[in-house]
Amino acid sequence: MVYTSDYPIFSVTVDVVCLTVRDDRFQVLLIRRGGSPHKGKLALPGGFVHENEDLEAAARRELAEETSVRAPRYIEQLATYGAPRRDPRGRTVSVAYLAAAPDLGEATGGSDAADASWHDVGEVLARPKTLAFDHAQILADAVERARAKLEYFPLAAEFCPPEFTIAELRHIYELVWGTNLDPANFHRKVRSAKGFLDSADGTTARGGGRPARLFRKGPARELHPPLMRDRESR
Amino acid sequence: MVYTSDYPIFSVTVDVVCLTVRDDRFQVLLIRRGGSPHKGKLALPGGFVHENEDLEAAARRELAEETSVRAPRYIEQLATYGAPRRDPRGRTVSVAYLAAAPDLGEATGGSDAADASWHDVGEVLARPKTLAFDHAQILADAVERARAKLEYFPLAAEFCPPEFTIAELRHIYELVWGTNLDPANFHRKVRSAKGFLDSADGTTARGGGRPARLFRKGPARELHPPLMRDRESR
DNA sequence: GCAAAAGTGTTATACGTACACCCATGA
DNA sequence: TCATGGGTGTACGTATAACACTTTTGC
Repeated sequence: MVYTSDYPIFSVTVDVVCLTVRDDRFQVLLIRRGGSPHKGKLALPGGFVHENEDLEAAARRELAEETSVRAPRYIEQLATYGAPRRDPRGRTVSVAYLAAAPDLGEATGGSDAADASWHDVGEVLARPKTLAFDHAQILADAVERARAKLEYFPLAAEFCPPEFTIAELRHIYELVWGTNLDPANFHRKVRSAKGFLDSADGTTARGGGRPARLFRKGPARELHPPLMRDRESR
Repeated sequence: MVYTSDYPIFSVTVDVVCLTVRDDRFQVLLIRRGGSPHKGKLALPGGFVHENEDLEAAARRELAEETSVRAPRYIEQLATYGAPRRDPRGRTVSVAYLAAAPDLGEATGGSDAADASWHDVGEVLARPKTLAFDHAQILADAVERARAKLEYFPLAAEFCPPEFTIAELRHIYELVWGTNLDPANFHRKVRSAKGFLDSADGTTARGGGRPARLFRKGPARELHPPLMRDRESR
């Protein structure tokens, strides 16, 4: 590996924006930094990529090591952040991942005793200075990606338990988009999007009223027709 | 910069998928590799990121150095490729960019005498082994991104000269998507998408028939309503 | 005039929205 | 039987697709 010394040396890290819907709130998993720089600040879970380790594998490993989230249902590459001074310790390029998980209950730190916990996305975005490095920008990009992807990709089901009702799915959309949706029309839309939902047997009555049918995530990789956000209100 | 030696050392490169529509064909800008590895194979223009250089700046610089394309109209980050063995020389992570340019005529090599030329996208995708490294995968991802982005983002105008007719714009869609579109309905759709097109004065008659009005790219950052591909035919 | 391409009109159908209404349960 | 939420029906307005038709040029 002679040639690497002929070129600038980089460290490569991964950071994971792990989103969930918990307790009627759209939340993100953050750790409290124990070391310098930005000691004591909140940050996205993440860390250095190992030699011979794939980028996505590194993202999953770091998430598991630093938090109690062992296997998010969904993870995708978001973008790469490499501004020259983004890390005061040296030239570091970070590959950010977006993960979505169902409600996993209270978070605990991982094996390296990091302090991990869920935070309301809206509150963190409103106070970007509370996050270390450029993590507020990464979080903002991730949230926008998630909001957009709900429209044309069956991402909402990744926030739900394995079996869920259409009302629970609608709740995901409402919380992530910050809007209210007509239950009747939402019902028809998701059921007409081929492959979005598979019927599961049985019903459930969480919270009174007529029991709702249960569904599982279907095989579709995109939603036709898409469920569009209102553009008027933006 | 003591700490970088505590962690695996990476090289970081950028690769640029520069797409255009030229001579009634959807094409990509490739260089012929002059050195090892993959000597003589075709590859995406790209190279190592310099110290203190932003990633997008590096992409623009490498494109300009290796080809005659000095300033693509549009460039965006596509994705990052970092499989452990993607470069036999050592651990390298490549941040890929997607660029779109209007017809720039024949390509010539850049200052470092690389051999740059335009190639039909379909032909290159059909022979993925002709490309070095994992560049066939990067190209495939870029083409899919471009096709998808035509639907909801005013990307097609980036492939046109500063002033263009609606038929020329439609031709971009037809070549990139590989479909035929109804000229009448396309006309109304793009004109009704607020901010997609600004009227320019004057008309042109390239190729007989009634002269067409000229337009410039408008300020819109997204298309409402989107122009959707046919999902039936896929 | 004729061919060719630009651009407009027209109509049937599909789709989205709003909201009324019925259904199935627990209390 | 009432409250609650699940789920369906329906009507109306808007968007889309197909294609006929008019406009404006070159030859």
